[in-house]
Amino acid sequence: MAELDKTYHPDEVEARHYKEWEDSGAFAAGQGGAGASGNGQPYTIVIPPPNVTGSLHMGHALNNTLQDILIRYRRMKGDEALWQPGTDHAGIATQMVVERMLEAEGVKRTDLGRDKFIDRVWEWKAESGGTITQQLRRLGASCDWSRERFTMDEGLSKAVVKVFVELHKDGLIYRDKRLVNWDPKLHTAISDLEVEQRETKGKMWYFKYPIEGRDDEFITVGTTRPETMLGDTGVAVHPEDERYTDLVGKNVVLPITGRLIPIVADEYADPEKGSGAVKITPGHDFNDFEVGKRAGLEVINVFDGNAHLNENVPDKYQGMERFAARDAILAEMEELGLLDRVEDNAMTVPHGDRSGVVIEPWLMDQWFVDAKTLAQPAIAAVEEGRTQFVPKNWENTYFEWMRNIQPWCVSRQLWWGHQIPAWFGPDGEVFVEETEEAAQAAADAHYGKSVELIRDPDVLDTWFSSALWPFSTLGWPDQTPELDRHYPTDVLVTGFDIIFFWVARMMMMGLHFMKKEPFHTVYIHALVRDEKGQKMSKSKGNVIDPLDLIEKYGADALRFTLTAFAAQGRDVKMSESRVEGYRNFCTKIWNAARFCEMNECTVDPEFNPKSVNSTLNRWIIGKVAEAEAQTSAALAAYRFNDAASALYAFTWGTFCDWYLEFAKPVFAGDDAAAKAETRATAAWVLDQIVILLHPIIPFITEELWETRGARAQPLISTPWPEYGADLIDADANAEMDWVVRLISQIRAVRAEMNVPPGAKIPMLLKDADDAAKRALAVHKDLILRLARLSDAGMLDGEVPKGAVQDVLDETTVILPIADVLDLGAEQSRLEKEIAKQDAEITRFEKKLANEKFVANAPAEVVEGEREKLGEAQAARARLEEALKRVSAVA
RNA sequence: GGGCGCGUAGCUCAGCGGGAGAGCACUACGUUGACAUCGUAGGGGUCGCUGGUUCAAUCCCAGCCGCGCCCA
Repeated sequence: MAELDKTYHPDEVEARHYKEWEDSGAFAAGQGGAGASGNGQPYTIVIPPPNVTGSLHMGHALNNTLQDILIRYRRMKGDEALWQPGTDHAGIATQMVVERMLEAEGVKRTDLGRDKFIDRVWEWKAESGGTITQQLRRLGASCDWSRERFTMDEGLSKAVVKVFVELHKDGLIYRDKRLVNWDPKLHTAISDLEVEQRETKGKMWYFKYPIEGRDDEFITVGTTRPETMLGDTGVAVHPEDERYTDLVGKNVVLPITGRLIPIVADEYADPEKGSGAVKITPGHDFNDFEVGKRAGLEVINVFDGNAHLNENVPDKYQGMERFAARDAILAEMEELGLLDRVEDNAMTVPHGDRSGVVIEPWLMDQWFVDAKTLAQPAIAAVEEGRTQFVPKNWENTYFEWMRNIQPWCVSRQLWWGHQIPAWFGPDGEVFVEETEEAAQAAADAHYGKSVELIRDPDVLDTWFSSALWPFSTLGWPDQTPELDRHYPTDVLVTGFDIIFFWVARMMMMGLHFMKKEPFHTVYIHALVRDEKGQKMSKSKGNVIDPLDLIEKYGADALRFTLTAFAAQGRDVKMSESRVEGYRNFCTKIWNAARFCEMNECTVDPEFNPKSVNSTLNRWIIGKVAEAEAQTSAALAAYRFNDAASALYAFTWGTFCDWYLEFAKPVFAGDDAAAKAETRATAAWVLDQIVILLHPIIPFITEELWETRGARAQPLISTPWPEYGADLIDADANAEMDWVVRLISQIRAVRAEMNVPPGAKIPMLLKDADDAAKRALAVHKDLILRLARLSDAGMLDGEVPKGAVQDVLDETTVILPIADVLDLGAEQSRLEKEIAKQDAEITRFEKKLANEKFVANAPAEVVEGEREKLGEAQAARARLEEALKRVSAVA
């Protein structure tokens, strides 16, 4: 046993213990932990897989700390705890990273070709893809790394292909020509969820479109996107808008192009807005597309993949970039005298969440998942409570989105990802099969001869594969023992921003393929913001790096801070001063352990908490049981902050501040039996503190566990204690509570009356009842020391003149310090206390005088008020007597 | 526009029908050998505003004011 340093140094300790845990197999489900016997119930959490390109940010730190607390707790409880880790392949992000690397070498992706490019991505992954999993280790995450998965793994890829083919055969995946969100920078379609609507101050331009056959007559249309006018195929007005009734059915001559396009009636046109007439560009606007469909308008595509104008526009505009085209068209319209006016206009503009460029709605063939059908059982699962959100109000968000769900565009025009298992015949017929051979066979059968097939070059949305995560990571489509044992999983821990991306899609896929919800609970935690409540972002420069905090204060301090902040339904405002505060908490525990070490409080494996004799020791043992009950109740309810504060209050406020102080006079005394029992008890309690805190702060607790005694197993694998309610001793609680209150009161009075801290003064109790007499007798040493008294006893006879007096329950506490007492000050102090009691008495009396209160309130509440009134009156009477005695002298 | 949430001590936040709490900060005192990354004591709050329900409202309901987020 090495002697403990004066302060705790996290850096070396953390690295050492993490390595020991991981190397020993302590994280492995069914092998490590108290559940190693194999008798435990399975308890399973799948990690929300971070991007393989990612690095640990505060959100990850919170998310994974909470998961780790649950897993470590359940592991100690004896469950077969599996925390399934891994990363996702982050299609767009990863492709961008590798393209940037190539760019530095002066190479383009297309120069390399698809296969070589993908090789380079794998090379990159091998070198740099482990960043975040290493960082999770720094945090202390006890994931079963032996089971780490990656969405592009062979097994998971097999699952993806199978899911795609099956959904296609069921008609739940289909190819369709629809408007999609096109990212003109990344050259791929993206899903609705990957589009960010950004508030922008834009303009509304009003164009005058000449009416066919009517000289000098125009209809004025508003537009925020003049560059799309070359693709206009209609003008819409509201059917009940009388201003335009006679124009419906007529044509306008579209300026610049000279195309004739109809004026149609459609409720989409808002008579209140602008001129009430809108231009319709079905090829480049989601709403216009619907209008065009209703009115049978032509769809003209005027952009290419770069959002430059294409061959469908007049020559001089061809090849022009969209915003340059906007300026050019505005200039020409003005020249033509057809620009009516311009207004400022607040609007939301869709941007790609990865590229940051304006998204272009673009008509094209893509693969879609029939999300609406898949959503139905997923909605029912939550409605019927088979999966529950914590906090519950997030269910509304889930329902809202699921009930209005749109077809999910899953194809991406990228190279990095799961290539879609679809092959096209010469006439465009598509064959969707798990292998090329199967597709070829199907095609040959279809055509009656062997034809050449071309595979769809597109890949699937990354979220398509992560939707399968709760079962694909366990081996599906193979029927593995793990799948059998760990699916459905228990809880998904995630942030609300990911409800749509993850939770919803995992619910849909899990229910469809496994016929069971992937988890019974979805715990939604808060977002981590900076101390001003701003969302952390690189552009704002307010990002706090969790690894910096770990370096500076230790992983435990960061974890405890995040846990203490993780109240349900509120965001986490991260502040370094709080981390510092909880680092101090770690130091406090450390020093408590040093104190125990110095006083030979050695761990006794035979110690039985039920067999202790002294009130002091029975009291603290009961307090341990109370702390455990609070902690377990809090964790069962996912009230992480309650668990943290219960343990903080017990460790610092009860064990360190009181019990160890009480132990000092025992250790200094000469009662050998009491000394031995208190030593053993202190060691036992410290052990319990270390055990109970381990899920939240694993490193320092493991270190204290191992350095303080020879152990059967490391703390991570030590069973969580079950104390039994009989350890809580009401009599011991009452007695020690009295001692604590007596000492606190004496300290307060001393401070108020300016008794020098170093001065030892005598104390006498007047009118003490039997319990008080006994408590004073038993705990005299403790009281003398902590209240800094020279002596303590019972008063027979008269109260000495010039004494400070105070009231504790039935008893009057007397401090005879005539020589230093300022009688005037004592008088006014007592008067203040009497006034305080008077206020209380008035309140209780008023309440009890209210007949309706007495009649309607529960009996125990009324009785409680009566008792409180009695106590206040008794205290007041004693204070009054005390005041009289002082006044008689003064 | 629809939805969710928040306004409690200087700051960050718990509590959420029956005597206003914690941490930090602040003030005073303190080298009582675990700890100054500490100890003891203390000051500080019409619990956003206005109504309502109730014997009783910081807590429930309605409206208003301010702030945040999500979705259109």
